[in-house]
Amino acid sequence: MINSDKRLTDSFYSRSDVVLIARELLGMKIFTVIDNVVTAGIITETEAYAGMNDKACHAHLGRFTKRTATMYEKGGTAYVYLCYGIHHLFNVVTNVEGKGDAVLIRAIEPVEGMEAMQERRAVKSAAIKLGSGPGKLTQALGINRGHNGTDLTTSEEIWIEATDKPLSNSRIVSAKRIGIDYAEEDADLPWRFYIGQNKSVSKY
DNA sequence: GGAAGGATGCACT
DNA sequence: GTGCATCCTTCCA
Repeated sequence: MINSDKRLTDSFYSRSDVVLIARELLGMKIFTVIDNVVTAGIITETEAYAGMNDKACHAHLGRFTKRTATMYEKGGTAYVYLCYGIHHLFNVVTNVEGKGDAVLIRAIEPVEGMEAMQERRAVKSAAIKLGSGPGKLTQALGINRGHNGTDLTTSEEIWIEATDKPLSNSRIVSAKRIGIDYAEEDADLPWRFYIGQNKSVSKY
């Protein structure tokens, strides 16, 4: 296992406050090892989805389908799903089994394996921002639907490490979530968090 | 077997 | 800043 002493464990993911976890994930490093290539990025933007009490959440009102089943796993499980038939979105399940809470990773700042990321992105225009968007970061990191259900506390392919340099609260900005207008009043909850003045956040 | 939807990204003006 | 293509998965009949 790589750098296991810094890897986040059950005691981090299993807490009940998904909003707090979303906030704390900012500044931490997400690692992937895909095809023996190590890539890593600092998490710069997250959103909290609070299970069944949250209209924006796939699991709200206890909706349980094949697609959302992973959200009900225990904290620390990866929930990867396909949006618009094209984009993979990467979530971290939080809380205990059966709750349906999750944190969406919306953006990262690449720190390792830049070449590999660039290759994977292979976008025609000058896409310097490799991870500034939920669909982009999964592609850059090589995450795909096959990683759905991965246990981030034990996997050798994907995991998250605590950061050396904790962020000061003043750099953390909270805002409304994105792209969930259908969620009515819950769309206004300030459950999106990002690192202020960081260029690797999504376009907003 | 068919229809609908979907937590976006990109190209273009 | 704005408009729209997009296409696979999921759900239901």
